[in-house]
Amino acid sequence: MTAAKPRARSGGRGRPSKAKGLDLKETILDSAEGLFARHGFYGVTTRQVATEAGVDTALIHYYFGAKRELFDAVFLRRAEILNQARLASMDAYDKAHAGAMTVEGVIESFIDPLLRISQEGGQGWKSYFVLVAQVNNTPAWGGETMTRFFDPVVHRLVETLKLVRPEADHRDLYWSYQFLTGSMMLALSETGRIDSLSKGVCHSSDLEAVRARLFAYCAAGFEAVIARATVA
Amino acid sequence: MTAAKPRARSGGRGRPSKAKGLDLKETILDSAEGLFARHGFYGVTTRQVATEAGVDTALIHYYFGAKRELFDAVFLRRAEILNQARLASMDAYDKAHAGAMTVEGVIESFIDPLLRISQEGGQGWKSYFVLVAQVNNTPAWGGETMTRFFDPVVHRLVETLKLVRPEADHRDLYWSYQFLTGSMMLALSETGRIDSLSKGVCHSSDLEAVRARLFAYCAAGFEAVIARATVA
DNA sequence: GTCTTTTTTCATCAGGTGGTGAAATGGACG
DNA sequence: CGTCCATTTCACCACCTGATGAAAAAAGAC
Repeated sequence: MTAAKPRARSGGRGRPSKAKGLDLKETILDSAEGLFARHGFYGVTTRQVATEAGVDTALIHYYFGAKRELFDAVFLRRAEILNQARLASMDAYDKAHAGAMTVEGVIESFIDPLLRISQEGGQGWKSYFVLVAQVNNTPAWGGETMTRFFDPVVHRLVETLKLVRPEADHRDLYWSYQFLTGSMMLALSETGRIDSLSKGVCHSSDLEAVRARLFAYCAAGFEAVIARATVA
Repeated sequence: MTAAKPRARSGGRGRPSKAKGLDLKETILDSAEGLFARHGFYGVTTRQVATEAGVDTALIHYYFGAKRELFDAVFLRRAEILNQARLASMDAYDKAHAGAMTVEGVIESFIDPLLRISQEGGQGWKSYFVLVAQVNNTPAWGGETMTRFFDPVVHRLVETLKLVRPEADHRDLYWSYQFLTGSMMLALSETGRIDSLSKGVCHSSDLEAVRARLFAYCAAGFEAVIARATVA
C-alpha cells in the first residue's frame, strides 16, 4: 500500500553485502508482520510484502521459501523473546514473594511483561500482538500454532497457581486461564472497538487503563471459579 | 473441499423453482458461513463456496453480488436473531428480578442466550460464532462491523449494570465489558486449544463447563474492578 | 399451448497468485 | 586482474481469482 521506499542504502542503487542481506531479511519480516497483522495470512500477497519492503518478490522466496514459511518466521521471531520475558517475570515474582504469593500477583507477573513490551516495544510489537490475537482465534490451525509456541509459559502459570491455591481443581484453572487469555489478547490487539462503544471515553490504546483493571479482574475471576467449585 | 453433492432435487438435473431458488440461496449462505468461519474472508474463494453448495459460481453473484456482500449477508442473517434473543433474555431477567438484580444475574442473562443457541442451534450457529469471534479480532474492519451490528445489546448491558451498581464509573464498566467479550468470544469459538493445553482434561466443546464458570468469573471481575476504583 | 419473467448454466475475461530458473550484480580474496 | 560466492533482479509460468454477459432452462401467467 504505502510507497516502496527501498530503504536507505549507503551507495545508490543495489549495493548488497552480508550486512545488508540480513538487514533486508529483517525489513521483509517487518513488512510482513504489519501486513499479516492487519489483513491476515490470506489477505496479504507476497507481492504486497515485497513492495512495502522495497524488494523483489523473488527475494522473499530466496530467504524464506513458501509464503507460509514467511508467516512462521514472522511468528517465531518474537515468540522466543516473549517467552523469555514472561518466564523471567514469573521467576522474579516467584523469588521475591516465595511463600506469600497471591493469585493477583502471579497473574500480574504473567500478563504485565506483555503490556510493558507493547508499550515500550514500538509498532512492530503492536502488530505482533494483533497477529497473535488473530492466530488465537483461527480455528483451522491457530490452536496448533499457539500450542506449539506458547504452551510452556501457560503450564508454568497453571503450576504456580496450583501452588497458591492447592485446593483448586485443574479444570477450573484451565478454564479460568482460557477466559484470561481471551481478555488479554483482545486488550493487546487494540481493536478500537471500545473507543466507539464508549463514545470516546475509553481508548483501546490506553494500556495503562488495562493494567489498572485487568489483573484485578482476572484474579477475582479465578478466585470466584475456585471458590464456587470448592463449595459445591 | 468436500464433495459437491448438488443437493437433493425432485427432478433430475436443474429443475429450479421459486421455492428452490430461496432454498439454494440458503444453501449458499450455509456453505459460505462454514468456509468463512474456518478460513476467514480472504481464505475462501467464491468457487469453493459454489462447489460446496453444489452450485455454479455465477449464481452466487446473481443472488449476492460481490464476494464482500455475500460475507455481509452471512453475517447479517443471524445477527438479528441473536440480538433479539439477547434483548429478550435481558428483558426477562429484568422483569423477574426488578429491584433485586445482581451483577452475575445480569451477565448471565447477557451471555446465556449465546451459549444456549450454540448448544441447541446446530452446526450453522457454531460456525457463526467462530465467524463473529474472528471478526471481533480483525483490526482492519472488524471493529466497525461489530459496532454496526452489536452495539445496541452492549449498551443495554452497560445501562443495566449501571442500575445495579450506580456508584460504578462508566470507564470501569466499558473495560470490564471488553474483558468479558474477549473471554466469551474465545469460549464460543471452541478453538480446541484448551483440549491440548489440558491434555484432554477439558474440552472446548463442553459449553456446560463454560456455563458453570464464565458467569461467576466475569461477575467477580466486574465487582473487583468497580470495588478497586471506588476505594481509590 | 404461448409469452414473460426468473433462475441457472456456460464460456470467458482481465488481472492477479505463489513460485521458479537463469541471469546479473557486486563484494571478498588471492 | 580473475575467480568465487552470496545476494538480488528479471522474465516468466501455470494456475487461480472475482466477475460478467449471453444463452439456456424452467416457472408462472393467461
